[in-house]
Amino acid sequence: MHTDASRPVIQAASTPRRLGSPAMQGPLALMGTPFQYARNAEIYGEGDEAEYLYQVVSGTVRTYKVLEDGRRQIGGFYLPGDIFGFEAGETHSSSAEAVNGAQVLIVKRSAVMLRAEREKDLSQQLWDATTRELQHFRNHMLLLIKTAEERVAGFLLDIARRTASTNSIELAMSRQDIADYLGLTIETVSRTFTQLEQSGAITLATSRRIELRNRAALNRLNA
Amino acid sequence: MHTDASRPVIQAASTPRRLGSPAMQGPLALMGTPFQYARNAEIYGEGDEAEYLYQVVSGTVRTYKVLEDGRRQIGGFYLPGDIFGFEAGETHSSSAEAVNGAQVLIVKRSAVMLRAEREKDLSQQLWDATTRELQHFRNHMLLLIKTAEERVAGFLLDIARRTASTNSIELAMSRQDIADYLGLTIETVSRTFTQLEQSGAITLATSRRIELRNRAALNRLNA
DNA sequence: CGGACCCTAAGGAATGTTACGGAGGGCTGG
DNA sequence: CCAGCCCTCCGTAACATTCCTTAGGGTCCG
Repeated sequence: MHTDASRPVIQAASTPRRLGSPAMQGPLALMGTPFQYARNAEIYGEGDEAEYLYQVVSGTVRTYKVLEDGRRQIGGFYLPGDIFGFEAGETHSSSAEAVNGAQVLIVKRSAVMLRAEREKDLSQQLWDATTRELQHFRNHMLLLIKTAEERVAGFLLDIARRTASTNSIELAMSRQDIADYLGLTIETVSRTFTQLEQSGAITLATSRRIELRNRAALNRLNA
Repeated sequence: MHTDASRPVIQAASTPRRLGSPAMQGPLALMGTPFQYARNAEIYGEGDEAEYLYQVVSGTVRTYKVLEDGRRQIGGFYLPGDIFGFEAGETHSSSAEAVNGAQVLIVKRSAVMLRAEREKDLSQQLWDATTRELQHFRNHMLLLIKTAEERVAGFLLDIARRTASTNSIELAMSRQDIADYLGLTIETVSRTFTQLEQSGAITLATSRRIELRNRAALNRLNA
């Protein structure tokens, strides 16, 4: 049950680097300032003031909450184009980190909101992003009551869909990240990957590169 | 793992009854039409067109998703004042039912959105409601990785907080509902209740009425 | 009296825990 | 440049535990 607290400690990564030109599309494209975050660098922490909104330009970002004893639940992985950082109050209710090196567009929440009052389109896009996030959480919660095999299958299909890849997936995140996203341990994730490979559903080219061999079987598990 | 499909079938409840005066406060107060739903009556189903927004006036509402084999995950319980029915696309990604008899304010989504364009305050309230919902889901997901005891403690504290009650809780929902909300079985929920009672944390006046005897202990479990 | 709801107990299955070994990449000193 | 080392990440196996499954009986209320 416990994903225990002896998880390898992540040392402070280098400070984010401000970049030149905001070459990204999407609602925040023309407003934001691009920043570069190193692998495992914190973008914001739980309890920090929620002053900005964020959009991934390149790389992957994870948001998560932790319990006192170190158990961690990853809320989501954000890929290029995704917006994150929406909050109810004035502070962040979860933390965000770069999974690997990631470029992120940052823009003041107040500026976005102000502008959204006049630009109906921007307002609409923000609303859509927020409700999509809601939908993601609803699905994610459903995932958490499934069996280990179903969760892993669902995870792989979700990543495949979002990267619009063919049948080949490059995982940006570690087994520990996947485990904490799916509410499993790394051992169970490992076991399940090999299980899926033995049943012919996937092939593990390397530990991070996965080929979907039998989407029908995966979809069946995803139910 | 399987909360199996032999769950007692809920027979079609009586059709919702349209009521007289909209005597409710909140963002939707002046716009909505109040409807009365019988116990277990469906308010909307997964896949239905998402044409309306809803606000609970009295009673309790549950939203949920189901898997083919009958496993069900309850996303949330909505109490008087709470708004539900936010969706990303044009259809509902979950279902909603009245737990017991419930009075619900219903208002056309398009009407709300149109009006929100002009009324900054309404727009703000909708945004707050949505992001609060996001926050709820983040916490709920964290709950789903905890032990049975921790989940039940967290559930009780959440209900207690939201009903602003003293230390006495009246549960509107059945053990099956609680189990499906917490990702447990009814047996485990039962066992955990008795466990908490034996440890002196709570008292079960009746099976639906619970007294919190030791909030500190519950908070410790909630971590 | 029947049905819905709840509780308890015993056994089993899925998952977590603990332990260990190996592969790969980066760093350091030669 | 290379050897050696360390550190992180990943996989496997045996064991432990939690929670689920199955079964049965009790209570409340219409």
